[in-house]
Amino acid sequence: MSETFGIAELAREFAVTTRTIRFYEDKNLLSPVRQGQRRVYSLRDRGRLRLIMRGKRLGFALDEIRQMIDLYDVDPSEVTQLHHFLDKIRERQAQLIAQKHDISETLTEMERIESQCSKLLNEKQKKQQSDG
Amino acid sequence: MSETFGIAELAREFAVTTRTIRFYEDKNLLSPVRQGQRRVYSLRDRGRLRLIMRGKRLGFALDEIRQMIDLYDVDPSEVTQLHHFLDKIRERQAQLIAQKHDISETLTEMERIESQCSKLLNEKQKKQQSDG
DNA sequence: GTTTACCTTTACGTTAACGTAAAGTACGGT
DNA sequence: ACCGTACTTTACGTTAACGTAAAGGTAAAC
Repeated sequence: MSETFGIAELAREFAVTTRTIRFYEDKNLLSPVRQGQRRVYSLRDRGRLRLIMRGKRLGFALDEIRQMIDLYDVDPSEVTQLHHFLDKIRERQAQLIAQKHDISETLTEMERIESQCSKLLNEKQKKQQSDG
Repeated sequence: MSETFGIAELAREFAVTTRTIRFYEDKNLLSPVRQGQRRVYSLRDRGRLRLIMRGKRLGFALDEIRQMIDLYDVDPSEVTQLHHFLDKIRERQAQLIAQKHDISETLTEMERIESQCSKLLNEKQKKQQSDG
């Protein structure tokens, strides 16, 4: 009796529309079971949707996201081109690490701006205090 | 005699088309000087383009990127709503930190896949060796 | 039995971020 | 005077990722 979900349920949980979830199915990112004509999502489907949303937050296209998710789902015992598979993984890893560096840079710069800015705010407040 | 750049020069350096650079000007992300009808880019313009590309790598929309770059260029002596400004910065920071977490998660999972995969590759090669 | 809630498919519409083609300008070299 | 190169504007085309509207099925609730 493993847990299942309706489409609206998932839509609420991940703050997207049902249209979006159906669209992902169209793009072969999800493949829920049917009960009659209705879609029924398993825990595994829900997990995939979580991965999709994470990929989107990182700025990947749905195409790339599918490729990444597929990396998770490959059965290694059936992987004929292990080398090629590993290359793909390492490519993704390199990209993610580069992205992390970009973020660190940006954060450093923003902290500089922030401290400079909050310093000014402090001075302003002190002045108001002495004026009051 | 501070250094300047032509549009094709920048296009080559950042691996984009001139169309793209003009498009960014349309969207008020760049505002180069003109010599006659030609665009001339300063070091500062080039720096902005670098920031734009970084923003794109992080998956931000041009709209958001402009907002972020504008944070860099605000003259703090003229900032009337310092609080609101600080809020915006901190919002961005939070978003970037969340993104960093997403990346770390993904990297962890990929390392698991990678090690599992390269283990299999090792076994395969050992077998080939003993068979040879 | 009909209203309500939740689901379905089909199909055209929209926005962002450019691509691409057309037609013209400016300038150094031969 | 002509060529090639690098630039310009104008404008229509394209792709991804959905939005939105139309028209309908199904099952529990009243």
